[in-house]
Amino acid sequence: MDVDTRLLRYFQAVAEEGNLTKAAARLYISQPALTKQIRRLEYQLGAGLFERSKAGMALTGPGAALAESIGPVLDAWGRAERAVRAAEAASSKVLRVGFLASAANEKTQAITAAFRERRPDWRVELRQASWGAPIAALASGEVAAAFMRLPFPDQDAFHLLELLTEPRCVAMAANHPLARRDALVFADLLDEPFIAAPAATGAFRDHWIGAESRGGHPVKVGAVTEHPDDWLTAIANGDGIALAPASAARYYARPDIVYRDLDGIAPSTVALAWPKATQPTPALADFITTASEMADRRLPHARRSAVCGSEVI
Amino acid sequence: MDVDTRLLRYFQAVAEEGNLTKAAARLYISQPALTKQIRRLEYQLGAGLFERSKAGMALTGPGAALAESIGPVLDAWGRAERAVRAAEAASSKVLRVGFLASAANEKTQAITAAFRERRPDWRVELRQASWGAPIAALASGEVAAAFMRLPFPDQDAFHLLELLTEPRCVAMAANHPLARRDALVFADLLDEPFIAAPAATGAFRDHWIGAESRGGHPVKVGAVTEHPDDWLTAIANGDGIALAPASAARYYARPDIVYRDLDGIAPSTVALAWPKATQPTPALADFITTASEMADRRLPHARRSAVCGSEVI
DNA sequence: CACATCCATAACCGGAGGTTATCGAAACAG
DNA sequence: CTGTTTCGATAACCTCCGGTTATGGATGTG
Repeated sequence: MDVDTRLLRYFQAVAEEGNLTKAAARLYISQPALTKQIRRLEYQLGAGLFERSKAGMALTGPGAALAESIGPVLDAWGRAERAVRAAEAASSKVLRVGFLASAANEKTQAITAAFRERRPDWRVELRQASWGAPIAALASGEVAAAFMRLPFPDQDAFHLLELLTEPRCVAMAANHPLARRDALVFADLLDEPFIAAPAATGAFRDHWIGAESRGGHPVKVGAVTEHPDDWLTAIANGDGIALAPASAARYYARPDIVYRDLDGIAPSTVALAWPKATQPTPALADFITTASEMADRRLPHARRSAVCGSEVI
Repeated sequence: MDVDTRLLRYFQAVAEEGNLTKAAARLYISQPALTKQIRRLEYQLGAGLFERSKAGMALTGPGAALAESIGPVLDAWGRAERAVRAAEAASSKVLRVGFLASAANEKTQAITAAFRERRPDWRVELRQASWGAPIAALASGEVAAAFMRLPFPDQDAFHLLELLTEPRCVAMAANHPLARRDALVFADLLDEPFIAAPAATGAFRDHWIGAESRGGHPVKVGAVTEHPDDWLTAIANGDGIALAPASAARYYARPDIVYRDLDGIAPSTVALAWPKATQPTPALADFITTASEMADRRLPHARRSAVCGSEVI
């Protein structure tokens, strides 16, 4: 019998959530669609996979058997996909590098330039992505490596090379009351609504709402955004404020948004990430070496107070 | 990215055949459909998988990478499918046993009866299949075991328990000229057209056109059939003659078909087959034990001349 | 030069996979 | 006891995917 890996992912989601509705939400499809797919899978396999009840969906014997053996299938396909993409990149001499919207900056420039010098016959392709996407692109081998802000979900599955660390500041609408002050401490922001990343991004989202510095103080979420564009718009719109790396003040300067120095919050680190699952290709290895030569050895604390204020723009 | 295992099988077929048209034929789909699918796969993976030429399709670098890593994916899914089917069978206490059309007979009866006695709470489900299908059903775990005639394709992937061996005779239309003779030798049939199994059944097909006793003499194929019904119809219709196990004279007796003893051809063996890939379940193990207790120890050569003639019916 | 072979393209059709809207049954809060 | 919420199932609908047949264009081959 044939299956689509999509169907397997669907099943896995339902098995893990124990609940059709939640699983459907996680998969970004409607609940009826998922109902139909799961029933079809059951029909095709000739086995009841779930015990339906008001409480949700519980695995049956055959269901548990499938849940156990599904991992290897998806893993095998993941490896196959990465192998193809790596072979393709090698034969066309392209190194594809993803970057999380806000993680690219002067370092990226410098690294790619140095790599070009080392491998003149190769091309570097930079691919921007939304907050959540780079991990997917990394996992599927669509990009060989990615510039990421730490932490990010499923981080343990990747090798990390830390490149730079910079303080975080706060971004807000130009007409925000707090904008009148030159420097703030994080405690000032505890009750402000924040512009957040989607819940699916887990630790990444938490980091950028300052969860680790709130001491349990709940966060008000003013809006959820996927891309830098929406993010900037939401801030300018006054939907809420947001933490941002200091360099954002330069890279995302807008008249209706101001950036203010912030104390009482940990800095942000940019790292180059690449999958542990497969051996790096020679070209990627070169890129990593190049990157490690350009990495900061120590945090640039000295520049701290100068980078973030609006006067820098 | 998601794929259907069907697409992977398609790719595999093309890679092995090196030729779209042949691969399409082997997959029982039209050539344009296959063209479309392969192109789609290439598009989705963002890589050229084949080098097209007049001579056919040759694998590129990425194509070779995919070809290598596809096996594990299909294997993993095969294991998953078998695991589910086995769990389902266990929880509903059903032992599903396939049988190649002509391989069922008194032995089958006796074995299932004895098994029922050993496991009264279990049910045995017998599933008849066309010449080629039982292997597929076995491989996918749709049936836990199958009664087969040896040889059959991919036989090495299965454990075999030989149950009985019986001479082969010849079946032909009642009005066939050779039907007037009581006993024949295979050499008499060399120029007769034969009713054959599909080419895909490989060694099985060869065995039943007597390839091993022809000494290179080419075979005329009068018709190709999938099921016993078509087979009988084709014989009665005079499209050709066919080799048949002696017991066919009893199990497939019809007024318009006669069976004649045949010399100069090897006998046929019925065996119980089950996959090597997975550990037999306890119930299957019991079934195998039961079967081995009922297996013939020696060929029943003594009965040879009595079983085949039409007078037995 | 005619022909066979092999892949690509075009036009068409049914069904699979998704959507929104709605329902019925249980669990739960007041 | 009742109103509300939270499950999954069902219905009606639309789009596009995966197949079909028919045909074309390029390249070897007798």
